[in-house]
Amino acid sequence: MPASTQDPVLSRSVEDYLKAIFRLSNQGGFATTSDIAALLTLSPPSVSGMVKRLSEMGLIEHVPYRGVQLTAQGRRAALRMIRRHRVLELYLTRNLGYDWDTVHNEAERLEHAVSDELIERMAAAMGDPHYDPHGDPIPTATGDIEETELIPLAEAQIGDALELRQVVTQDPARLRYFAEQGLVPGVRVVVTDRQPFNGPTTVLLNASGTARIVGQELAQLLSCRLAGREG
Amino acid sequence: MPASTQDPVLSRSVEDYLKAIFRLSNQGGFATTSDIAALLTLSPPSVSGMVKRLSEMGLIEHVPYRGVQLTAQGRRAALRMIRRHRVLELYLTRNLGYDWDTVHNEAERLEHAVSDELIERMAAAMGDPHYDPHGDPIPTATGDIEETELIPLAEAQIGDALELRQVVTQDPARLRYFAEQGLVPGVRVVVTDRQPFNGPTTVLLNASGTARIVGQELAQLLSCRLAGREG
DNA sequence: AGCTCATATTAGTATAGACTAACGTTGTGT
DNA sequence: ACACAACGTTAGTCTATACTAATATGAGCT
Repeated sequence: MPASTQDPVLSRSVEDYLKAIFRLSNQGGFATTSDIAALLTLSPPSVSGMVKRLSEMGLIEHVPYRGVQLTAQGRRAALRMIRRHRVLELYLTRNLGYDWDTVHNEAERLEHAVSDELIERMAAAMGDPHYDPHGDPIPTATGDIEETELIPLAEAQIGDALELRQVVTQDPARLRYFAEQGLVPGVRVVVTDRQPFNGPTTVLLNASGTARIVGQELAQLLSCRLAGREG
Repeated sequence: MPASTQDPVLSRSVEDYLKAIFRLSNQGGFATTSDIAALLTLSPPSVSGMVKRLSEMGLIEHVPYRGVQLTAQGRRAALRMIRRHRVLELYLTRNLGYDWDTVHNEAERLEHAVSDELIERMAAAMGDPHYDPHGDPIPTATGDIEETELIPLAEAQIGDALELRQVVTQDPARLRYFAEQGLVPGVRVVVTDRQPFNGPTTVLLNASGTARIVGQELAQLLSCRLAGREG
């Protein structure tokens, strides 16, 4: 890759905006000003200002009063940050004794400071892993990311055989609770019961054969791959 | 330690200024505006401006037209940065395959982003080491730093038995050369010759018994502990 | 269709930290 | 003792990024 193709160095703020926009417009839609503001805890006018700059830099497309979407260049930059974040989370967890509920903040700061070289060294030292501690896929160095069809446990049906893939929260208390319950990425379960009116879901852990009752709120946070459906 | 005693969070720039001032006023003197400017590659007026802010923050004492010195608080902050830098250099060298000539820049960026917790985890993982890859002493978490009487190889006398302790440069080319020559911290040598008029110094490596001829410029960069003097 | 409210944008301001140009200070050499 | 070079500081400006207050837009309800 010639040096002239190199993306410019971006500021911390810009990197954070791009990550936020990626998350918010993931399903192909627009990220709105107020959603970005809420995610980054900034005022909407601050976001409007930055949106203007990002769009002048060619990192996003802005449709006034509608929202923004990443350009190819913006998406590349966002995926680079996500790779950094997830590689860091995994490295800190595996090699420096961090728990999956405390590692997020550390990675959040480091992702802006590490060099690409360090990230690649860390990834190589771990055998180029594909998932972070929360089960989120790690984008490749070339900017590709795995997209899997996942369903929240809360929407699975009784009889479904599932592999738990992602835990979609950064809240330390919830993460600790999931860990205690053995509800971590990679675990296989079968849905044995669901109470009506957004009631709890009961699953059987394949490994131990023990049952877990998961309330509606938490069951929304557990993204699963459907491995088999009864009937 | 009560939370009220906690030092405030400092900006990247402030941290860099404090490190620079520490280095320049190490022997108890003043750091001058232009020395700071040269070290950080900034203009002297920028330094004057920051000096004002740092002194209002209580981090330095400023004597106009003389220079600045760190206060106890400023010194604490500077030593914290130096600890971070050196722990990072050693960790990256030992655990992620960095060479001692490339590790400086990476540590320079990371030192502003890592948490105290991460530094202590890294230090613990390495068995709380006392020296970085260049032989520089690592300050303790409580802000103490070892001060040893060292002499440059260029000032040693013929017959002196020396332990090479520090390599005082960050220049990758020089560092690589020293490594090739086996002139790294911990090595023991005896001075066997010195040519006049700032000529080269010849040393015998104790381990291998081989000789090395070191020019005046490089001999200035090798700080040694005097282990024995002949006669 | 029109009104209203949520949301977005513009206008104007603040702060940190950098710069250049202009002005002070100091110490050294004659 | 004084002049001047070298160094330090002040004055004024710029950029990135945030803010609040004021204004514009558009979508849904009647």
